[in-house]
Order: sequence, then structure tokens, then C-alpha cells
Amino acid sequence: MCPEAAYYAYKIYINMDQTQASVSASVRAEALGEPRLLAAEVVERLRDLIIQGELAPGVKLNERVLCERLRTSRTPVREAIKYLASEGLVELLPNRGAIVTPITATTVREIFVLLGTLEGLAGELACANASEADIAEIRALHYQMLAHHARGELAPYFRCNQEIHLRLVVCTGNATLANTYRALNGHVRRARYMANLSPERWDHAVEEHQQILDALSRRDSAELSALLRSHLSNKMLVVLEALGQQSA
Amino acid sequence: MCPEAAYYAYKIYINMDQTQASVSASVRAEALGEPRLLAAEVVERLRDLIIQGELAPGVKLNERVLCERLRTSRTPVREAIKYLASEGLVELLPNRGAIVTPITATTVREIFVLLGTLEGLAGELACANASEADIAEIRALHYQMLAHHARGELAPYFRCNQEIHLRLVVCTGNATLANTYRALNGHVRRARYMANLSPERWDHAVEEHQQILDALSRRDSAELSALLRSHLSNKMLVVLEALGQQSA
DNA sequence: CGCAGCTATTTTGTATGCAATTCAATCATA
DNA sequence: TATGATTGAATTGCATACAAAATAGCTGCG
Repeated sequence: MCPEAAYYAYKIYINMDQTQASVSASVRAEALGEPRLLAAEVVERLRDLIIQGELAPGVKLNERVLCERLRTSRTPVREAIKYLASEGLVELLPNRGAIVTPITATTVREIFVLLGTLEGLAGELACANASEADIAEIRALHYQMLAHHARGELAPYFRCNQEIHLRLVVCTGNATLANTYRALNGHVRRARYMANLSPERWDHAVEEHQQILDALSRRDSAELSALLRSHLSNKMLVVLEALGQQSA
Repeated sequence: MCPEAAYYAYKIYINMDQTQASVSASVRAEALGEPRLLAAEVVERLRDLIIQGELAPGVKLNERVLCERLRTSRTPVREAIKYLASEGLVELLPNRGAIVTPITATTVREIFVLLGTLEGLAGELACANASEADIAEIRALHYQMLAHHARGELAPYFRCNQEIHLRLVVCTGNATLANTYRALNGHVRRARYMANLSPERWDHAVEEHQQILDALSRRDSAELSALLRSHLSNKMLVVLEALGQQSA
């Protein structure tokens, strides 16, 4: 396949998570001729398709179709599906393949209860452990987000927003926390609740983000934690509304 | 509606998690002739081997050996390994197979921070949502545990202990919380810290459990949450000690 | 001894084959 | 028309085959 990959740095192993860090790591690895599992590529590809909503909740995953789309044989596809099943994005139906995990109001509520607690924890840890550079980067993202808000650019706003939350969780220094958060967050991102953001709610969310940034800047742990929990709680309402409309 | 809706008619899908509930469910399923993936069996088998420590952290997973041991071909074994990789119990090394994820003091600390928060949350939710029957069952397990403590039966004590914590998390009614908890807990259970329990520490742990049961019985949410967090924090110290001895 | 380089063996990664199951389309029947 | 059986096609689950890579084992050389 790739004969130039004759030398290896044995240190680095590839995982299939699309951590901000590990993505860039694997891009670097790719450039250096690091070996990469086909199944890992398929995982990332499928995960994106699912989270972007291109593969909607409940949709059946046909192996043949996926193979053609992703240009591989069934083996890596099947392995990827098992991986994603463990992640919860896919459900296995013995003898009947797999479907994209459906989203229900119940699981959304469950997940947000967890996300609220995890971000609350992240807030406390971030106040204690984040470097000034971490905070500066979050501040930069915040202003970028404000710009998108001012211009009414929903999708870019949303990306900045996600990035801020992720940074916050990552800069706690607790990688396990970050991974858990990312996995759970991926599930609800599928709900595509962006479109459901009314101007008032949008404004309010931005306000909350301002307070969040302030509390983080002051490293006011208790305040930040409380703000994040209530912010997440509001976000849940938006998601649930969007979900209600979808099914209606 | 979309044709995928047809799949919802089939309520039961098999997952690969060994929930108390889903284990019994799949046993029933088995008896009823429900289909079951070989890969799912291998997942459970391997997970047990890893958590029991029979496959120690860092050990290489040789596919041929596992195939012989589990009496299947490589396909289900490889799929199971991918599943467990997503769960974090196994690490993938491209072109060099997979190893049981090593345990480090850092990840143990990270995980316990999360477990503490999650059990704290579970305590609050349990006070609000648990049925009296749930609490009665936990009380029964508690007394069973006391009996094992009195007799100095470490392993059975440990099993009861685990079961109590699991019940507590399950009776919150938040399945996502329970799954997340179970996955993270599985990682640290591998540390085999039981042996490291001094008589004093053991007594103290039992005392803590008594207080935990009392708070739950009173449905004193704040108290229970605090007790659980500190209980977990103490448990972490034991685990870290055990880990230190192992590597020393 | 140690160790560099080569070769043989093992192991992994991917593709493919085959049997069993499920799905779909057709037809018969009430 | 709706319902149910029947049969052919599609799909899945598992096993296996084959190629590429990694490991282990030699050999000769210092």
C-alpha cells in the first residue's frame, strides 16, 4: 500500500478519537508516514456524518452502501460500527445490522444532566488549573463568537461556541473528563438545535457567555460553575424544543 | 414517514454492555432464541478478563491466542477489540495490534475526580427519584456487606460494595449516568486495590457506608452527595497506594 | 561476547467467500 | 381491500485467504 512507510516511531499509537489534539497529532502522523488504520478513518468519517446529521437518527447503516461511499471493504466498516456502538452513536441490531442511535427527549435530558455536572466540574478545575494562555485563547474565541453573533452568522457562531466549551473542558488538564464530555456532547449535537435559536435566546446565550468569561477571568470557581450549569440547562431547553418540532 | 421507522417496531436491540439489567435481559433473550452477536460475547468475556486483571494492564492482545481461547475466528475478536478500544479498556497500536490500556496514577486520579462528581450527582438524583424498594435493596446489600466484613471475607465484601455503588447509580433513573459510571469504574477496578485495604481503612470504609445508607434513607440529598464524594476520595487514596506498590 | 544486517516466521490489516437470516415482492385467500 | 403465505433477493455474521508489516532468529563480522 504505502511502501514509504518503512520506518516507524513506535512511541505514538493512534486512537480513533477526534480530539482536537489527536486530530492534529494524526495529521502530523499522516505526514510523517505514520501507519493509520482504515477502520480509524472510517470511524471519524462516520462519526462526522452522524454528528452533522447527514446520517440521521434512526437511519439504517447499510454496509454495502457505506463501503462504496468510503471506498473500502466491509471489514473496516464493520469494525468502525462496533467502535461507534461502544461510543453510543450507533445501535447494533443482531442479524439486522445497525442504526444511528435515535434521539429521544429522555436521553437528551439525561445527557444534559451529565453535561451540566461535568461542565460545572470543568469550571472549578479550570479556575484552578488553566494557564493564562488558555484563558486568553478562550477570550479570543469569545470575541470571535461575538463578531459572528453581531453579523448574525449562525453556523460560525455555533462552531466558536462549541470550541469555547471544549477548550474550557480541555484546559482543566483532565483528559478523561475531556473525553467523556466530548462523547456525550457529540450525542446532543446531532439534534441540530441551532435553527431553533430565537433572537432573544441567542442574545441571552451570548450574555451568559460573557458572564462565563468574566468568572473564568476572575477565576471565581463557584460562580463559574453555577453559571455553566445554568447555561447548560438553558441549552437543554432549546434542544428539547428543537426535538419536539422535529418529531412533530 | 420514512421507511426507517419500520425498524422501531423491533424494540429490542442487543447492546454489548454488561449492565446488571442487560445481562439478565440477554440471558432471557438467549433462552428465547434471541439472536446474539459473537462479537458481543467476546466483548463481555474480554472485558471480564481485563477487569479481573487476568489480562493485565499493558499486556499485548494476540489475536490468534484469543481466538483459540474463545473458540472463534478472528473477525469477532477484532470487532470486540475495537469496541473495547472505544470503551478505553484497550489501546490500538496500528500494525502492532492492541494492548490492555496501562493504568497510571494520573489516569486514576482523573477518573476518581469524575467518579466523585458522578456519584455525588447520583446521590442527589437517588434521593429524589429512588423508590423505597430501591433503597430497601441497597439496605439489604449493605447488611450483606457488613456480614462479609465481620467475617473478613474480602472478595465477597468487595462484590457487595461494588453492587451497592452500582445500584445507587442505577436507581437514579438516569441510564446515561449509569453507563458512564460503569465504564469509568471498570477502568479503576483493574487496579486490584482490595489487597491494599488495611483493617483500619476497611473499618472506616464500612463506617462511611453506614452513613451513606443513613443519608439515603433520610433522602438527605446534600449530605449524601458530600458523603459519597469524600468516600470516593478515600477510595482513590487506597487505589493509588496499591498502584504505587505494583509499580514499585 | 555484541551487534548489524539479512531471512524466515509470525502477526496484523484488509478483502472476499459462504451460510444463515432477514427483507421484499408476488400471489392467493378471505 | 386487507391479510397472510411463499419464494427470490439482499444483507448480515462469521470464517478464511492473502498481502503487508513487524518480530524473531539467524549469520557473519568486529
